[in-house]
Amino acid sequence: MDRSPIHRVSVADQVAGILRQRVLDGELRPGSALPEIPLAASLGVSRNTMREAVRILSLEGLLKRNIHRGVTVAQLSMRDVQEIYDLRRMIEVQAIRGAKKRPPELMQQLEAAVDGYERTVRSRDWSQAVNWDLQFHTLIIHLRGNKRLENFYQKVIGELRVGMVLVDRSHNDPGALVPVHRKLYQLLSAGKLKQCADLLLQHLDDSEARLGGIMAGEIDSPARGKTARGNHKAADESSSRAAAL
Amino acid sequence: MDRSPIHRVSVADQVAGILRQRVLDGELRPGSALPEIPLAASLGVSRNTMREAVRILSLEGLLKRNIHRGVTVAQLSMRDVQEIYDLRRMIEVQAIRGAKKRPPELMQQLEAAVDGYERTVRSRDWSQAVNWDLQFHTLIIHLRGNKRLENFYQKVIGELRVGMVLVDRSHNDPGALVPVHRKLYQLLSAGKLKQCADLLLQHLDDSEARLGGIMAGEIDSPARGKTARGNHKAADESSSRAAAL
DNA sequence: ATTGCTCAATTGTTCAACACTTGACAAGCT
DNA sequence: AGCTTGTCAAGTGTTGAACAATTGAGCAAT
Repeated sequence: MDRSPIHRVSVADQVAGILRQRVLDGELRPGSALPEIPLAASLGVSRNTMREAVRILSLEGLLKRNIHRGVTVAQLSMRDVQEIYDLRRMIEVQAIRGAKKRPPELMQQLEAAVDGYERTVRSRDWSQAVNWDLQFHTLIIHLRGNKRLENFYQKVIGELRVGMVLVDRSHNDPGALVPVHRKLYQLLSAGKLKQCADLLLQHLDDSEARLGGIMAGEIDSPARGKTARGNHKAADESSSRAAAL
Repeated sequence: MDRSPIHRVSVADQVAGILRQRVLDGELRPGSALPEIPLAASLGVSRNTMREAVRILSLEGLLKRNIHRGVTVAQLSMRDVQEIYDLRRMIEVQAIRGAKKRPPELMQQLEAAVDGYERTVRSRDWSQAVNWDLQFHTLIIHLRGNKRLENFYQKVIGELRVGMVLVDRSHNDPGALVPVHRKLYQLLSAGKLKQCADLLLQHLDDSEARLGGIMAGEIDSPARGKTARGNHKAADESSSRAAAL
């Protein structure tokens, strides 16, 4: 089934990867339960293997484990969002400020991320646009060249993404952020680190404020014109996962 | 020392805690193997539970998992040390710089950490001195009030500690660092954040340089022969675990 | 010396069983 | 009714045993 170079990956890790994808894609909504027996059966693995996979994701912060009560997809509180943006400000801004060396290859990827972001926004592919958005910010972290920091950042971004699955794209305007990204790239490329860091800080504050507002309003009000509020089973359409982070 | 209201902790977590303690205490040396069957037997738990515990620690970075080859205690390279100190600089200095609010209770604990450090150094209890040292730095992180950051920092410090188990106390002079800690506390307490941050930066550079030197010199230690396994000579000379980090 | 093989040891994975919690529902009480 | 108590099903926590897959090392053959 798997055509990797060498299969040297344990099944548990693969299962964790599948679940991670589902959670990040919003297929599994925050708060929804993951019963291990049916899940294991549906993926064709044993219960122990599923438990290992769940353990991985819960340590990553994507799932929350309640002893004897099962696991659920993590749910972010407003406080969590604040914490995460506090971290993003600290990590990203520091990465910019310390970017005395800017490897050409990395800068190329950054530009590609900006282009990709603009392209997908234009074609209204919001889901992919979010990916490019996050890719841009992730590449900024790479400037520091610290693998542990990159892992941590990925984890934090993952948490943020899980919590934001419920955001409806009609609430915000990802397109407005394209110029910001491009400006960030230009400033960085020109070595104007201070200005770049300042703009980034502002950008993050802006994002946090917007998301905070959305969360406060979205608490339990589909007040907007939800076409048909009828049976919303799981894993519905992709209309509800595109916020600019 | 953690007597929670109710013991509601899974066995796997407890086992992970025991192993973590052993690794951090240097009872299990970097590079040493942890065969799961004997380990599980020695702690009186099943193999599956032991696997869960090992999974936890390997995700924390304390153990390294080689597929089909077992797990070993993580071993730090020089590059790893550089990464870790890069992170410490970034995290600790930022915590100081942003410490506009300094809760009295926290400052009290910081002072206690300095005092404890001095006291244990005086009584040549090097192992405990390292604990106070790390406690001091950990409390600095608390200034930021970000739980995710605290967890990450703990993890990083844990890694550092594992790698430094082999350092012999004769190589350095923990006592010399007492005044530095006290000065840091005083500057912080007086709100002289900039000076405090600068001193901290210098302190960390100093620590890294010293540890780097030790590692470089310690590399060609008498390479012991093959694996005389089945016999864990645990908890041997405690003289080899006291470096000021 | 190199190659190929066997073989023991260890890990990866599965399965089945049991103990323990939890939540819900029904029975019994004031 | 309102409340407690008992029972029960469902799900998780843990165990123990089994088998498959992989590795490393010793040994035979070239």
